[in-house]
Amino acid sequence: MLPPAVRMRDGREFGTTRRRGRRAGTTSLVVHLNVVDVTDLDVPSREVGVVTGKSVGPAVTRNRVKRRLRHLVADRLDTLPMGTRLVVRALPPSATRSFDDLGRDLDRAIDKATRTGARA
RNA sequence: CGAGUCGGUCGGACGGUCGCGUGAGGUGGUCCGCCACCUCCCGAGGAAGGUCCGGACUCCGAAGAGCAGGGUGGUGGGCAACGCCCACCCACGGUGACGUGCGGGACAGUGCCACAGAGAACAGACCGCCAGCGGCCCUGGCGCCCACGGGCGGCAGGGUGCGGGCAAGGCUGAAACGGUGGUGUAAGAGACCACCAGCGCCCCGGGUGACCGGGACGGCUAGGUAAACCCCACCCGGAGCAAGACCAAGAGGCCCCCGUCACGGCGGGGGCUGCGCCGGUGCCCGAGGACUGCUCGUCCGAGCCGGCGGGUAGGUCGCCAGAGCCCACCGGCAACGGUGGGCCUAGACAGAUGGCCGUCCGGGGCUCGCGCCCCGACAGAAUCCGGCCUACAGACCGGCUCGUCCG
RNA sequence: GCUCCCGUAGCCCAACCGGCAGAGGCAGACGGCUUAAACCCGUCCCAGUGUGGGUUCGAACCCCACCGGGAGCA
Repeated sequence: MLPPAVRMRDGREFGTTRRRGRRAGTTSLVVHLNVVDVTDLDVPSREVGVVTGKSVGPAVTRNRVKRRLRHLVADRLDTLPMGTRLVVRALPPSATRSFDDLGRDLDRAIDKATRTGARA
């Protein structure tokens, strides 16, 4: 699971990341990636949040998807630069995706968001 | 053995590895609020679900009275309480075990009962049945008269008319004011009689009671609907953990204390309250408000109403040991209660309880087989309990009933 | 946590207090008008009232339980 320090727990942080961040997605999920200037922060940090809406399914399904996504993001934390603000939003097809498929989707989405961000 | 019925239990197991949450202990750091790391304990359900009831708890005024409103509805018991549970009664269904039932009251009153039908709620009279009366018509036979064409009289039958008697039979309908047989009569009718069904009332016996069994008498018959209004009995104050309590901050307002002063103020401290602007209205003749709809009664009372704008991520507690769970014995048909012993069992707040792998278990598919592959029901705590209802792969245990065969 | 509303034809929506099992419009099909079409006119087609059960002689309507959709309050 995600260690407590990198959990995004502030509603406003979710809002700014989803508004300002680079967006990229697959059929099963969408990521919003925003890298803030490290010098603006008291302590260099990364924050990650996961959003699983009601369209994904009932509570059991939502929880399973959310837990899988948090595990997947935790494994990739080291590849993200300091100052990263990442929101992963699950879409309905994620309910039937396997763990490995979700991992590939996440990699592709993060990769796309990073490349468009670098170009801009 | 087959078919069925009722009740109960479980609802994947074990291990490895990487993680997360609460708590305990330890080490280190610290701005003393806490943070990081290590070890250990514990970490979703029988429905956690729907939110249909009942409570605990908290605040609202101490939790008032009457009305209104809502709920429940056989009897007795259980329970903190209930619309829940148990036992029994009654009705219906089933060969049976058993199941189902909002199961009080229709002589307190009101409403409704379409269509059809003669008639639908103090019954009614269409067809029909019956005798009587009056005239006319038709038919039959009898008597008399005759000019032989017929005419008159009275009788019987039929038709028609009038005022009556009757309600058996017919038809309609979900339902038509008892059923069958007989006596009786002009025809008939509970008008009367026997039996049956049903109603009321009384007596005896049984039961705490709903009610059951038996007997006597009466009047001869009473429609249905209250999940229509209603009546009766009993119960219900409202809101809900975003309840609510404490701590910190808070522009402005009010009050108190101290200092100073040119007596207008200014500065500091403390307490209560809690955003600003505009308009209307009220302030000893009282606006408005509380007791949650109304009235009474009681109380508060200097603000109240409308519009516009602004603000709305603080922390801690509440927050988990409880009408708790398990075992034994005793009482009780049972629900349940009592006594003794043992156990500690989630408390998050962008919200932990997980990801991956292996072995086994169960199910399915392929295969002669070894084996291989796939799948693991319904579903995720949010203040906490007791129920109800709904969803659910499969496995296990027990009671009972019916049928067949064997002994 | 709590409160309320809705569900009728492919779509929008009636049915008054329970009474022939259901009105109308759009859409669709056919015919007429037209050179052809639109408009217009006529005819037809389309429902068993979200699901299951109950009360009643009789239910879209009343009662109960579910299913689905929506709104509001703290």
